[in-house]
Amino acid sequence: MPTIKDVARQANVSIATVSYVLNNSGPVGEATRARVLAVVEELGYRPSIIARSLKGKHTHMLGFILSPFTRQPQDPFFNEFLLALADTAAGFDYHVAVTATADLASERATYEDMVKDRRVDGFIVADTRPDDERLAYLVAAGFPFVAFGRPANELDFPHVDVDGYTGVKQAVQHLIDLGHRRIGLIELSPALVCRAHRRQGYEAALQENGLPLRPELIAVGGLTEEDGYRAMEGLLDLARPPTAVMAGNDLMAVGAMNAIRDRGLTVPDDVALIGFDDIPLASYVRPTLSTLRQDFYDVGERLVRMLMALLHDEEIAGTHVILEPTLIIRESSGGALTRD
Amino acid sequence: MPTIKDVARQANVSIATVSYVLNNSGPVGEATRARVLAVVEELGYRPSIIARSLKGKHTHMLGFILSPFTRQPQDPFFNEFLLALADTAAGFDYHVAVTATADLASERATYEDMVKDRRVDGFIVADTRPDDERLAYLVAAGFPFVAFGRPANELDFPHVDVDGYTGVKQAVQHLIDLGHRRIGLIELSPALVCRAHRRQGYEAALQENGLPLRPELIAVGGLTEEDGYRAMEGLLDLARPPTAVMAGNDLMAVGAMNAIRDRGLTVPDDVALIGFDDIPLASYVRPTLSTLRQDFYDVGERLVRMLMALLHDEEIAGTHVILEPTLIIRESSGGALTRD
DNA sequence: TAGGGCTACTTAAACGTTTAAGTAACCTTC
DNA sequence: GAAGGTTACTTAAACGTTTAAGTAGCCCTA
Repeated sequence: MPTIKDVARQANVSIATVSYVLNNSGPVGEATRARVLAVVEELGYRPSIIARSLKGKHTHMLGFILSPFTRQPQDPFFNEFLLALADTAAGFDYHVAVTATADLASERATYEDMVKDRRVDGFIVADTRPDDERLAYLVAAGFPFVAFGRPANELDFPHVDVDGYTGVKQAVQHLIDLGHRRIGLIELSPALVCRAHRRQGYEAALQENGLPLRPELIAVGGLTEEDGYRAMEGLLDLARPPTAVMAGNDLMAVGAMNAIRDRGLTVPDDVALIGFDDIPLASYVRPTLSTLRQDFYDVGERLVRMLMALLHDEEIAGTHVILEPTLIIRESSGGALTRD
Repeated sequence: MPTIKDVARQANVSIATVSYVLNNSGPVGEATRARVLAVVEELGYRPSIIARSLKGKHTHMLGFILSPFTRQPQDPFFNEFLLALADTAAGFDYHVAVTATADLASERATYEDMVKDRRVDGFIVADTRPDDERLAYLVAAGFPFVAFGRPANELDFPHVDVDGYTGVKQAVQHLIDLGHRRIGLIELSPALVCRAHRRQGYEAALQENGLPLRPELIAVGGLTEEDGYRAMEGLLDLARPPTAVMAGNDLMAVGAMNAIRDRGLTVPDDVALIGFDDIPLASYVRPTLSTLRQDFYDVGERLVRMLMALLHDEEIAGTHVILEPTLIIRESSGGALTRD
């Protein structure tokens, strides 16, 4: 591998001149510039990013740490999102370093390691949580990062989030418009900030339509298909089960769908169902799943652009971006009429 | 951020001594060692991996490049595999740099960039292909890498693969044992080396049971649910459609399942179905999908260990590892009896 | 024609490590 | 009691860049 010295020698200039040519950072005569460029081409010279990093204090790496939540292998969120990160970062000549953490306890330490080792220039953090140690640490350390999800407390940082409140409200309104009066909710894990917004959307829709809030119709869920299955079983065990259910995400909606079917009931005739995310599975499953689409790719792309602006001290056009999900009506919500 | 100089000054030794203490690479007295360690602790000093890389010529980074195949966002392979890479690498104090390539044409260039920029110490390459340009380049460049998938030609490199031949043969045998005589095959994309092995397994099972190979029962598939849907429609259009179908992967099997259902037929009564991969979806779908389980996590872990050995010039225990998939019998293959 | 202000360079220090080579002190050993 | 060996260090070069500071030549201006 040729170094800048090889280029300098062959072009009969100093290494400084080569550097100036390559970075357009100093006055260089036309003839010299051409000669240097020719030698660079001839030798196939590439500056070492490592040496460059040592001087420049940046690594051209972005960090993404898989949390025990994000690491749910069956959660396809991660697929599209990571793809967006890698794609967008590549456009800025950045790369994404992915790390995994085994458990919640070691998570904060992993961030600290990456920061102290200066392995990355900034982080993308997914799934903000109430009392989020990672976020608290990064803010305290003054380390650049952007997040998918809003802060839960007084912390402030650039983020992109999807509006779960409006989304769920709209979906529940749709169910009400179809005639449903007993509408259940399978909640997301309480460890996620977005759970609260979705819950509020559910409550708002009921209230605006003068429907009572029945606590027994709200099931603690989680994240996975199994969580949804279990939660739905609980709802079906009620003396008067709901005729429609809003699930915290698609995976749980599919779990709920299986629970309903395994009881000999059908979707949407006995219970209508709406999910959240629009993962590919939503359209593979039969009946196809009505859901709220979150564009994970879009979120990832925006986050990287935001982080790039942050790192290069550029003006950021909006550091608190809220995207609207879109309601996708498929078969599982049905066209049922007045009930209750 | 304190540097080695700060530690040296505070401990009243030279920077070399500090380095020797930290790397256990030189003779240091007990008292001095203790004093240095104390200062390191006190200052919270961490060696800069960048400076270390500049000297040592390695980055402690492993590269994983998403190809246009791997980047199919609906392909959940990538989830678990990447998780395994990140997890295992972390255990060796390595990180995984993920990059995306937009199209096949720029793919080789992306590898070349990473190599020439010395961004990573080695690669993990997924989904080997016939006439694989990436592999040809890496072999020619003498750059360390391991692959998920076997070579298609005379190239030789360390790899882990799942035995598609034995797997498919076993699955087709299972269908034959259930009484099926007209068994279809929906093939994987021809751009994948593993397609050929699976095809051979299919043919071997038929031959061993004295069944004729009917070319019309072999459908060109692809990778996605849509590919499977279309291929199955073609098979159902035949004058005498198959009573059972082996699909190249689970995603296509689900597509086939939907095509069957959309014709008013049922799985497994009209057509029995077996997939390949055992993605989470396989057990969410109804009827649940019989399939061949590939343990992507295991593959990823083995690959990283192999690559670590390669990078550290250690003895590698087997560079050509073939793992057996396990046949998972669920509902979609049914218990049908003699047919045809 | 001396001085100032360009332009087009070069020199050398710096970034934070590792490590080969050097050195001083002490301990053996014959 | 001098040669040789060990131990515990230090010095300084090197890795491949960037960049502040220096310099030499030239043109312009008064």
